[in-house]
Amino acid sequence: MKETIESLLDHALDQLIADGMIETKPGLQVTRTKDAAHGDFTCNTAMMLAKQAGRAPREIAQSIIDALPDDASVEKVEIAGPGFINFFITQENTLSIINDIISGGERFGKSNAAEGEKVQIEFVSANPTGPLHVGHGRGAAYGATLATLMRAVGFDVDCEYYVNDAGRQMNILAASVWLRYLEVNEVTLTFPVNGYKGEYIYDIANSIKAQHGDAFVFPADEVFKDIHADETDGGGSNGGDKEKHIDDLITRAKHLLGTKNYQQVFKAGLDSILDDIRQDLEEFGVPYDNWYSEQTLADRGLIDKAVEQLQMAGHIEERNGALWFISTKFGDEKDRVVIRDNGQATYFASDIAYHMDKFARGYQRVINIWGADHHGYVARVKAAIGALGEKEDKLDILLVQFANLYRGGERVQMSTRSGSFVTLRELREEVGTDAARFFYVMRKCEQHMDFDLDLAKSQSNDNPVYYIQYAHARICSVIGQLSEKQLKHDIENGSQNLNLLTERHETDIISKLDAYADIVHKSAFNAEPHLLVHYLRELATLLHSYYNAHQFINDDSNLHDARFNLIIATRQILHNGLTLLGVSAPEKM
RNA sequence: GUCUCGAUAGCUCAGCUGGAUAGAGCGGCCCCCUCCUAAGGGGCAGGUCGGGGGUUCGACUCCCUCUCGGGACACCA
Repeated sequence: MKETIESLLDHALDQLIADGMIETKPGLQVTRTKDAAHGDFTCNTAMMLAKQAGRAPREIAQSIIDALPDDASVEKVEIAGPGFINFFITQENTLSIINDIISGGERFGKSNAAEGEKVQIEFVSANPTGPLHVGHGRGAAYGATLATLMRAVGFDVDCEYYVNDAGRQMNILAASVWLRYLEVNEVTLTFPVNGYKGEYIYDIANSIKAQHGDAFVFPADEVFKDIHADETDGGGSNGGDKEKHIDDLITRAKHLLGTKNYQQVFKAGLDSILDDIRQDLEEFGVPYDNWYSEQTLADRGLIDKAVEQLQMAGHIEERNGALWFISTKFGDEKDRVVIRDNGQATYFASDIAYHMDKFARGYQRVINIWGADHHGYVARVKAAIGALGEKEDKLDILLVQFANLYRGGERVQMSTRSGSFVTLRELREEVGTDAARFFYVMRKCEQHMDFDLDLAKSQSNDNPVYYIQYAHARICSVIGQLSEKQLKHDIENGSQNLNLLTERHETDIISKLDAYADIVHKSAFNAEPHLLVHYLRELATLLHSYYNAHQFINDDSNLHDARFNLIIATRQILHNGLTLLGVSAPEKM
């Protein structure tokens, strides 16, 4: 309908140009009105033209209206306020949305607006050093919802998890597992400050013991001989360096265990945690198309290749024995090391290789969803993309702000290493997947979010997701009443009598239903799932209000059938919308 | 210090590329189940949209500036 009005206006403006009244057309802004007294759609073009035409806005508005072609769906057009042109749509045309929704079913609201553009969304990608915590949950929910929304408007979306299975953190994990394994085998030791301390490390250690017995056991004095002191050693401020301490332990582990056995421990840790993460995400309704291993980048020589490619393009310089990418040429604030003086590639180098490979795989658009703490990383990655000859705007980096957790009014501190955190799994088990998914996407992603655990965990009606689900269940219940009371609903007769839906509650719902497809489109293209959340909340409010004000089951069979058509359409939209959010639409509550 | 996100009702937040009297939820107060699920509905109270400039017919929205918060600024991963 909006398109129709835009095209009518476009014709009218062409006419005004032909008449010499104006010279250029401004961008058309046709919007849905907030107030029914202003009609169904409004346009501010006359006011925007006032200056160039040198005439009063209302006068221009009249000229535009005079030039508008006739259209059967437009009931009347009015000038209002300072010069708004308000369009009133015929009732027949407005009501057709109900039939459209019923016949469209689950497909209603979907489109092919994006024409199958190939997109990759990479999200979560947490280091596999421990279970996902509630902070990761936001990225997971947001990424999965965005993927679903984008698919709904015709993008060809792949979801990817980048597995950081190489590097120092993973070695720290391996060392942590090994040390816990020693403890499990009755070796007494002081666990390093910098090690991973979560309970799950013991689980992994125990499974290694079950499989390999004491094959990897060494006495404590052999393990800790000549190792740098840990931070807490020596007491007080005379402690050692916790970084050197853990690095020494890693070296010692590799030495004592030998490459093969060390790899076994390493792999046991990685596999166990990665399996856990996979399962966790799957249960959260967050499916991935691809799990991309960082290690394979090095194995396939892609890191060297990326550095080489930058070198050939003249973007690499050697300084103090290290290789630097001159990222300042591409808008970064300082240059970045890609190969350290010890010959090791930096994490950034593998990131460059990774992004190079993303484009090599044919994605027309790449979306990275990162935690806000990676903000400083955006400029350098974009610089690398530019240096490799790709268009920087093909890469969108969306920063998801942290969710601050509150429990009993107190801010909860999270740390993977100290082991004191709330896992995503715990959250899911306590509040349910529906509430968790919904909560996470309620706010736009760049907004800080206060996640009140007590509130989310409470099964009370404070949880907004129930409100929307309840609207859906209520409609289902009413429909269930039909068979219980031996009543019928004739859809065909209902659609003949939609003009009986004249109550304010009814017209409000109808115009809200009419806005659904727009909301889906906007949510997807702007990457703002919260728009859909708010929409569904508003629709549910209208439904509940309608329910309290009017009886759907009615003695007047024409009105009865028409009302059932309306609530069936409403149920369909609630169902479709909740599904896009990854939230269930229960028939009973 | 630089970059970045934010500041809207007591609290948590919407406000669509500037548009007509700024909206929800929670909390507070008052009403509504002999009636399709009260996990609901109706009403009242509550706002200098952080401060100050500017652009515009018109600013919560755009620009500048200041104040106050979150976060980021490694040859770490």
